[in-house]
Amino acid sequence: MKKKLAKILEDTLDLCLKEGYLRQMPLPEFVIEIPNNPDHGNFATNLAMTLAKGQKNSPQNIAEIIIQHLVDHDHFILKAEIGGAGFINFFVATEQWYDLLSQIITLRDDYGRNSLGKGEKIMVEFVSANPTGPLHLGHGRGAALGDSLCRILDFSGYDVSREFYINDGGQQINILGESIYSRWRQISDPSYPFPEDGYQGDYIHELALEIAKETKLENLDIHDAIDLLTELGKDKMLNEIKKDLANFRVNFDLWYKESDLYSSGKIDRAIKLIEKRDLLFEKDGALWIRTSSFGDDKDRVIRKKDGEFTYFATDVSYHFDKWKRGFRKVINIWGADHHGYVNRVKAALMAEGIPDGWLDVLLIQLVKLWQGGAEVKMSKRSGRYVPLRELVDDVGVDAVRFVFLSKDHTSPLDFDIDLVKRKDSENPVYYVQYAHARICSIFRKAAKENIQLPEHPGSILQRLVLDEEIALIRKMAEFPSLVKEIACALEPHRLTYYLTELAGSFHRYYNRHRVISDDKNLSQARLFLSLGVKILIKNGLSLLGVSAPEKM
RNA sequence: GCGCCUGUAGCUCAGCUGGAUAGAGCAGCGGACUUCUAAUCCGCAGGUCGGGGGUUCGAGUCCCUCCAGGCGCGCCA
Repeated sequence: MKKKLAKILEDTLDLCLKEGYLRQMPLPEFVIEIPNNPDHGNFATNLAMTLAKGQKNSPQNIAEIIIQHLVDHDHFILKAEIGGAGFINFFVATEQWYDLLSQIITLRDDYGRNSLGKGEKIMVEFVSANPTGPLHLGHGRGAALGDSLCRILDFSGYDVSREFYINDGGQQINILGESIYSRWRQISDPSYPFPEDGYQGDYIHELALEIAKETKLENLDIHDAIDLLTELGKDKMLNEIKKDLANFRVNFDLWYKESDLYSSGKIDRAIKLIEKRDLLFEKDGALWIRTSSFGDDKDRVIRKKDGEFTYFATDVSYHFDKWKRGFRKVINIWGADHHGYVNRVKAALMAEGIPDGWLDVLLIQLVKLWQGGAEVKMSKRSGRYVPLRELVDDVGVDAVRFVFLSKDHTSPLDFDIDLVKRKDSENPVYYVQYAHARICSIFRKAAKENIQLPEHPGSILQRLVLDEEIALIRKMAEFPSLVKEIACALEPHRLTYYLTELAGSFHRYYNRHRVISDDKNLSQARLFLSLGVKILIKNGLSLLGVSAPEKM
């Protein structure tokens, strides 16, 4: 609908310039927005204000001229008024709202779908947790954000890939093996030493017990035992992670192993390319990449004195591989503690000749945990943290996802376990889901009373005359442009607020008016209205990966 | 010391990328179920948008500066 209005305004400007109602000037940018205050119409534009300077005339006079010459062949606009500061407020003809509701009912699950992405290949890499321990809440926040983003990008016409990068090499993995080994030895000898930087969590002990049951460790010498435990532990941890994510409704298209980068020679290839571009140098026996030429604070080591590649080297070649695979855009979701790393990876990619802006890194801020009114300090070292699985088992996938997604990822999230564990109105997800369940209940009642709906609403909708009814349709009309904005800005949290508002409007309406009454046509009209809300809530929740229950 | 993020109602957070009188939920107080689901609704109260400058028709939003909190500044991964 915004588009229609934009067209009308453009045509009007053309006319005014051609006929000399306005002086010639470069056309300024203007916006069409949906005012908060219903008195200000369905749409408003700042057009007259932006023209004022160039026209050497007051916004009010210009607005007057525009309103008088509106090019509106379809009678889209019911009325146009001049607002306080020079805004032009438009009231849309009621028929337009009925048409929109009909459209929603025809399109169903596809209402709001758009072609912003034009089928471009885009990748979102997220979670990418080390297979050295179970997923915790921070991973959960990343999983919810990444997955929801993928759903929205897919809905917006992108060809989306979800990818999980497995850090299955390096020191941390060896420590995992050593930790398990030590716990296994401690079964028979409690005084056996535990590695200083070993993983403390109980799961290590459980892994040791499990593996000991399946495998004869006694026959192996210490090195072989640790090697074996490293392999088995890593695989088992990864399986746990996969299980947790599937349970959280997150499924990846590709699980990419760091170790494959070595075996496939991709690291060498990526480094050669940088060398060709003359951006490598040796110093102190190590190999460096000149990232400082591309906005990094300093140059970075890519191969250590001992001949081993750094983690940075594998990451650079991994991203180079993403580029080679033809993704037009890549989004990474990282914990905020990695922010120091962003610039150097971007710089290295530019050193590979990849354009600036190809990689977008979203940093998720910390999840702070509260329980019993006090902060629960988390640390990997002490093994004290709340596993994602525990929370999901307690309150369900829907509530956890919704809470994670209801805040902008740039702000730290305070997560009160007591609060979210309560399965009452405290939890905003129920508010939205309840609206959906309520509407389903209305339809059950309608079926019982044998009220049937024609396939297309047609003129029945003209029975919707209440302000609240039109306001509900207006709210539904916002959805498509909201989806686009979210896809551009990568901000799914806005959807949770939209859904809460929509549900709220419906709850209020429901409490004040009966959908089903003796008046058959009115009942049908209101059932169509409710159907529209139901479609919107279901579509919106599915973009968040949250279910829309028929009963609660 | 340098860099990134944050600071909005008692608490947790929105604020549509610069627009009109800054909004929700929770907590507090007072109301609404013989009705399609009360996990709901209605009303009251609650604010120097961290402080100070600047940019312009117009700033919670952009710039500068200061203050406070979080995170990061490895030839670790």
